[in-house]
Order: sequence, then C-alpha cells, then structure tokens
Amino acid sequence: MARPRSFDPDDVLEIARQVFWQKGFQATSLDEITAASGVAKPSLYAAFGDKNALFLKVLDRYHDGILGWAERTLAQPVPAREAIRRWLTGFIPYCSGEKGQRGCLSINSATDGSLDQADLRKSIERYNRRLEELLRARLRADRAQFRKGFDPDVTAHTIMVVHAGLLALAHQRPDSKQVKAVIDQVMGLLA
Amino acid sequence: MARPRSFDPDDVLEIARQVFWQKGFQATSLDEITAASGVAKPSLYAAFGDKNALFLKVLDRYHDGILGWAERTLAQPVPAREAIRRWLTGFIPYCSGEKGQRGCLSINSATDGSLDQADLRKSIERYNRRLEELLRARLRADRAQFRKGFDPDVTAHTIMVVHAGLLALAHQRPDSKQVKAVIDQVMGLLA
DNA sequence: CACGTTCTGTACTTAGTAGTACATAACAAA
DNA sequence: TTTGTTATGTACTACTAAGTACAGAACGTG
Repeated sequence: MARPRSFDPDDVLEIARQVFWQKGFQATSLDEITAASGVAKPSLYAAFGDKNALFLKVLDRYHDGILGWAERTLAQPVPAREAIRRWLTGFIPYCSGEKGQRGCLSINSATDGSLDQADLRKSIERYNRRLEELLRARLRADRAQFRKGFDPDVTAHTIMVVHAGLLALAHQRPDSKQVKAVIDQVMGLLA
Repeated sequence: MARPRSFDPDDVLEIARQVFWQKGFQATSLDEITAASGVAKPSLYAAFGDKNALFLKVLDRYHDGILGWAERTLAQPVPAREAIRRWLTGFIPYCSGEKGQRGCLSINSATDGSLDQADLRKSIERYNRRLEELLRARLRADRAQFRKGFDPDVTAHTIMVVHAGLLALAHQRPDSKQVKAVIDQVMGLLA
C-alpha cells in the first residue's frame, strides 16, 4: 500500500558497524555511511533515527552477536575451565595482528569520553553485566572442580578485566603468540 | 626585546590535559581550551602548533608523569612482588569510583579510531613499551624470589594486560573493593 | 622617548557535517 | 487507471569548529 524499502536494514547496520568500528563514532560521518551503504541520508534517518540512535542500534547488534557466541561457547559440555579457555582463545584473532587494530567496538565506545549518552552507557553496562554473569554462572556451576576457597565471583570479574585488557591493547597489533601466552598464564588462576 | 608570554605553557598543558581527558580529543574544541585556560587561539597555535600537536604534547606529558611514578614505585627496596603490588594498588583511585569515570588518557586515545596519527601511535607504543620494560626488569632482577619456571617476560605482559583492563573498565566506575580483589587475585600469579 | 620584535585579542574565513524540505518515484488497493 | 501512502534523492540550511589576518599591546634596547 506504499512504496517498499529498497534496502535491508540489517545489511545497512552491518555496513555501518564496519565503518563505525574502523573510524570511531565521532570521526564517522553519515555521508560515509551513505557512501558505503548506498542509502541516502533521509532514508537512514527514517529507518534508524539520528546518528546516535543509529550507532546505538549498531552497538546493540554487536553486543548481541558477542553474547550469543559467548553463550554457545560457555554452554559446551566440557569443564568450566576448558569452556572459558576456549572462549578466551576465540578472541585471539580479534586481539592480535591486523584485525586487532580496530580493537573492540564496545570498549572503544566505552573509552570515548564524548559518548556520555545515557543510552550508550546503559547498553555497554548491560553487555558487560551479562557477559560477567555468563562467566560467573559457569564457574559457580562447576565449583566443585576447583580448589578449596576458589571464588567464582572475583574470578569472573578478573577474566572480564583480562578480556578488556587484551582488547584494549589489541590496537598495538600484538603477536598472537603473546596473546596466547597471557591467556595460558591467566588460566593458572582457574585451578 | 619583545613582548613576553603572558602564560606559563606548562599550566596550559595541564589545563588542556584535564579537558582532553574529560571529553576526549575529538569532542574537545580549541574554544573550550581557550575558555578553560584564558589563552586565545592564536597564542595556543603560536606556542604549541595545531590541535594535534597540542594533544601530542599533552599526551607525552601524561605519559612522562606515569612513567616517572612507576619508576619510583618499582625502584623501592622491597621484593619485586611487593613493589608491583604497590604499583598496581596505586592505580585503584584512578580505576574506581567517580575519578575512574574518565579512565586513562593513553588508553582512551589508543582506542580512538580517529587518532591514527603516526605521532600519537608512536607515543603510546613507546609508553607501553617502557612501562612493560620497567616491570620486566624488576621481575628479572628478583627472579630468584619466584618459583621454578617463572617467566618474567610473559608475566610482565600479563600485568600490562590487567592494568589496561582495569583502566578500560574504569569507565563503569566499579567499586574500589572489586578492583582490589582483582589485583589480589592476579598477584597470585607472582609466586 | 622612539623603535623593533614578539605576543595578544577580535574578528574573520573556510570546511565539514548533522539534519531536513520538497518534489518525485514506487508500490497496493480500489 | 486512479489514488493514497510511504520511500527516495537532490539540494539546501544551520551550525560548529579549525585555523588565520591584522591591528594593537607589551616588552627590551638604543
């Protein structure tokens, strides 16, 4: 009953993610997203709202993707220690070499002082909380497999810190061997 | 023989640091620095060059400050383990609560995709390299105090990762107790 | 006191970008 | 085919912010 959309919003969010991830929120102009996606500005505004709203949608999508993968990985029928090792190891390609350069979209956004929009903060906090909950739940479930006095809550947070640190330092393109060595050493805390 | 400067460049760098740290490089306009410092733009340009050059000077100053403090702390006549514990603990006020909100200027800059200026990258890399060298040297020097098979190089890097992670997550204003718990747990790797 | 030099402040230019007005195109239904 | 509705694309506005021209102020020196 009206003219249909000529683009798939999900495709555009995917393209926008790449551009935002590469250049950062501030430095990315809507014209660049228009150029990359082929969708003109008025259509972007009609579909996603203003630049902040668009970025929020991109970030939420990004978070959902990582959370989904974390859920799947941590649900594997292996000891908690092994599941977490696999989860951390899975980040190595994103923490090292060429691909690591861009770091993590969520952390990049969290450390961007200009983004003190309440919505964005909330999205990031929610993401971190849920990620940590996944880790904590897994560690608690397999509590018996660890030494006496093992604290799953603190350990979950420590893993979050290591995870964030690896992705923060990823911008220097460290060698994947070095990242792996750090993960191996930190796994020593899970015993 | 000519009109003298009416401001102390060091004071201005200090003020600029505060503004840049709070709002980020991109989101800070020179007008804001002018307003905060009372120094007009032409004077800023004459004294420091353009916005990038000013920020580079601010960042170098920031790096020097932290490196100086790290050198002093790590040179204390205590076991390496204790020196590093003190060093990490010293960051707690900057990793938690209200003050933690702004995070670390260096990490904030490193994760800002728009700052792919070669100069800035170099400054940050140099800073991280020197910091890690300080840790590595200290761990190597007291190598005998650790267990057999202890690897000072990997451990130094792991500490860098934890340090970066704490400062990356600082934007969420975690409780200082939580930060301390993570540090305590990570210190378990130094044995 | 006059002079040359360097700094300062106002006001401007210029460029880039977020957001939008409006005419038009594409569809579904009648 | 006509009509109502929603999307599209061009072209525009409004604004912000980096960088600068220029006139005048503040010094040391002769």
